[in-house]
Amino acid sequence: MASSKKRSECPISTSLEIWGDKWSLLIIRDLMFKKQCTYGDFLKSQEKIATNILASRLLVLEENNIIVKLEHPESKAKVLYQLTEKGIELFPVLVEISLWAEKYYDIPKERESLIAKAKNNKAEFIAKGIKKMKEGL
Amino acid sequence: MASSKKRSECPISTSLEIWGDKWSLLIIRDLMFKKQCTYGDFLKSQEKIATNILASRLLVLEENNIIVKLEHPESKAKVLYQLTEKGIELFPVLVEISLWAEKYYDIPKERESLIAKAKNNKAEFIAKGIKKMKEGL
DNA sequence: TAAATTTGCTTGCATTTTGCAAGTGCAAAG
DNA sequence: CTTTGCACTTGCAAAATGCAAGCAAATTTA
Repeated sequence: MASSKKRSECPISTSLEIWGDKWSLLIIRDLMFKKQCTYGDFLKSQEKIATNILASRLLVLEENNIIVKLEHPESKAKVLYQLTEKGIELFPVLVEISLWAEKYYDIPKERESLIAKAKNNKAEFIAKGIKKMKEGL
Repeated sequence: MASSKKRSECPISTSLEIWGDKWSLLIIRDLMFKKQCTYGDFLKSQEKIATNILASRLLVLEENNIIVKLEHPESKAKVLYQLTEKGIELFPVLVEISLWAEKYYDIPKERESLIAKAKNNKAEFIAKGIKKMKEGL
């Protein structure tokens, strides 16, 4: 369950060892779009992550200080997951991935305007996005 | 061996289905640093990818037009792998990953000056990097 | 207040992917 | 014409994934 020794000191390798799989960045994506999510919210996402995988990924992200668990204001039965600053700082990575995908694949119409904004002034789009997310901390 | 149906239309999900694993971006990283690599070159990388995994990842990257195989000018026994334009366009993603990692982890000294350049003027660093790589196409 | 439901997981198990070691076939060098 | 190098492939054990069911605590409903 604990992370084993690093493959190398390469920053890309280090990063991939934490969130380099098919699911982690989707969890982070959900948190960027929705700010706060319950366990059930993640399960509702289109990609249909299996519940045990979700639990294991949330644990790894939490262990690596990318997300935190907060108590839900309305109910003790619910849990809120939120990005930390370290998680928020992954925003530029997700933006670049989106822009790459937009060049080579079809993008859902609902996402187009956002991508257009990001393309139009990338630096500002990223700075504003991060700023807004950090206000919620 | 062929890719199954997409989980969703989300550009991030689409991207992760191609190269969202612990190895693919390291292959792409090697090609960005070294422009061209033989099969053996990849195996020599610090992270020690298993040879069967390497073969399977190279195939997926090739099928998705991110890399191409070229014949080696000196020998038919060797193969050269090279990034396509689509692969080169992943450079911004790798830069952002590196910059994120640099904020939260120790970076090898040899990589520091490059990261410093990227931080200093990100847009220019990326543009120049892409331009240079595209000259080799 | 007892029963039913919701929520956040855990467990068991079959399938798939990974990792390691050894092997294979073709090309080139000795 | 035999040995070495290179690009993979194969076999198998171990780990990760995916699916369905289960479960305890909290909350809602009756």
